[in-house]
Amino acid sequence: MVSTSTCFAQVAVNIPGKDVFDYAVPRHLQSAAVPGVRVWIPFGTRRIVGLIVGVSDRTVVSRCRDIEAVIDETPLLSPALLAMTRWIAEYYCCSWGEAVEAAIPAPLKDGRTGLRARAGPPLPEPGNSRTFPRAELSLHQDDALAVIQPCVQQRRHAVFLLHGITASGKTEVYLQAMAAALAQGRTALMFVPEIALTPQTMDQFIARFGADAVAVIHSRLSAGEKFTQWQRIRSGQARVVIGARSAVFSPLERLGLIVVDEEHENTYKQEDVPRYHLVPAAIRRAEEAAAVVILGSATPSLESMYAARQDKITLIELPERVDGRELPSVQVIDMRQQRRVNGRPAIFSKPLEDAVRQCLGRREQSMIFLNRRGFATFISCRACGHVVQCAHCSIALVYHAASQQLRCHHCGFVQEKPQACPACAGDYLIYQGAGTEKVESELHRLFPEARIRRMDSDTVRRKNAHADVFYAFKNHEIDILVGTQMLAKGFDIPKVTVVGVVAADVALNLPDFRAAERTFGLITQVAGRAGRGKHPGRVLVQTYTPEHYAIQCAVHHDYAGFYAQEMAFRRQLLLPPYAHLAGITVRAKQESPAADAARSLFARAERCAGERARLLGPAPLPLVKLRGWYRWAILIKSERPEWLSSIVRESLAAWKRPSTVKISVDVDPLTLS
DNA sequence: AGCACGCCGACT
DNA sequence: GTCGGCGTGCTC
Repeated sequence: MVSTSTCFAQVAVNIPGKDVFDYAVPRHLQSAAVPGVRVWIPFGTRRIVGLIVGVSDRTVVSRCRDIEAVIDETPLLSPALLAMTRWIAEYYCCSWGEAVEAAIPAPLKDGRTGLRARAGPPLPEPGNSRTFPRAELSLHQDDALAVIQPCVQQRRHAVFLLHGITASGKTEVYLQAMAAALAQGRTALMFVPEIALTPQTMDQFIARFGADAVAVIHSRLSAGEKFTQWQRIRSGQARVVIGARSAVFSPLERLGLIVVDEEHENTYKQEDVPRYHLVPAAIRRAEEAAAVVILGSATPSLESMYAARQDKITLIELPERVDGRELPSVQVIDMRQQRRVNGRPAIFSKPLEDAVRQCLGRREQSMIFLNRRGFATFISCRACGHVVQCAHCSIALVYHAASQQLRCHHCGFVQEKPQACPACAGDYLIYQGAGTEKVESELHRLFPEARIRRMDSDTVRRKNAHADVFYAFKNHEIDILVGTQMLAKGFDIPKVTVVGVVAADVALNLPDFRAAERTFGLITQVAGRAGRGKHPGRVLVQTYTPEHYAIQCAVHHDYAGFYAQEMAFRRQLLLPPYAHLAGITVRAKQESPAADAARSLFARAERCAGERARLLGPAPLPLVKLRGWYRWAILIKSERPEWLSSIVRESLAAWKRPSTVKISVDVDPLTLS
């Protein structure tokens, strides 16, 4: 077809590899075809939806096809959000289209042209500002706001790291900083690691700003709910957005403040493409809008604290709990010294059992943590030692007593409980390694009169299950709550005076350079659940490695000590935050093609890197087989993060990928597995 | 990522 | 003979 148009559009398409494709814009679409709108385009033999990211009067492509139709009346993505998706694509090594895909509101995906948004009423001008009530402030909270609020008021971009111990009143600082932004006629964005897990956060924000002003964005909303929230934001009605990671793309105008609560949390890194981290993305968005960023945590990530020590961001400390409450006393229990039952260590040490019993006697509540679901974490044969493994992954299956099934926690594979050893047909199978189900049954045995509930991802599948358990616990309809780390987030319950950590070293023994950081954070977070009311809290941490600095520093509430020791370790191995990493994973259905491809790509990448980076590997990942794929990894380390993506791109461009092999890239990975 | 094209085994 | 398995390569 001969095009009569003189105008071309660059269209981002959700395919890996290539960034944008040029299309001719027919004359009748020229006024509608602006950056940020979706379009129907012919693509090969298909007809797909793309997003216009730029327009031009020229192209280098010899035979452009025509855009067929423009879907949106107004751009879905503002120029600022488009720029952010481009930055994500470049930094995190994906195509622009893949980054755009993440930014388009889910209910508008796939060209559902029936859904259209109209521009809403304008935001109130600064003069119309409301004032909000101000839960009086501690001296430290006052100091924090004295630094933050002027920046908000003067619309001056700044990034603050709010390092506040648990129950130090970080949320009140967020609320008042937000009130200052709203008073300027500006809007605010608040991130929580998993909003569905924090019913309290919503309550607090709605109580302060009113239900009309607050919108929520998270993955458990239905498509209709998401669309309603998105429209409320876009129309300007909702001026405070509370959301999970993806809310970084929400269409707020006049952004004045971004808060990232629990900034150290892993959930802020997206696991699949585009593999972006919220914190750098949020900072980028704030820079562009001249907004203020508050990164809040009781256990800041080493990256953020290092940035603060380098004076790249401003550190603010809240070193005391509000109302003069004490931090809970933490006791380490060396499980090597504890009683054994039938030759195996007991799940509960005597001190933990006693503490829970006394707590019940005082009509107070306790929380018991174990970061492993299921009943038994592996099953082995007493005769031959065989461990029952997943058919698709190189890992042991976990026995779940409720369903009487063996399950793989990585791929979801399920099989019935075997009657005999699959290897030698021996009929004596030993169920080993306790999970939350086992802990729950042990609690029932020890405290038959107590009201006990378990909360982990197995029991909170149902939509409101998490909130139901939360409020039941808050109303003291439950005496002992046992569960995984999901209990560590957002539980602020005054009657909780005893917290037990069943096995503190579970996370510590993972083959991962962040294992110590995670363990320190988890113990600190979990311990912070105790003693938030009038009565002092008591925390008992069971471990086989009581001398480890991650545990010792957590027990002594010593963030600075942990930071110093962990940073020494990172410096020695040139690991983040001293260097940036990019991981390339090579996977194949058979192991040798994966290994061979990893070796040849490694050689290529080494030549590309030159002096710019150091390479590690190639090596099989600790869980070498996952979901039926064998996985080998290459790690690139560089002090200059911008070099990583160029090295990766150059290496992949200059390398012939065998067809049976798949490649994925993770820049600034949180784990190496 | 789709989707079509293309070249080798078990069926009407 | 051909239906269909998944390897290979392209999409402005």
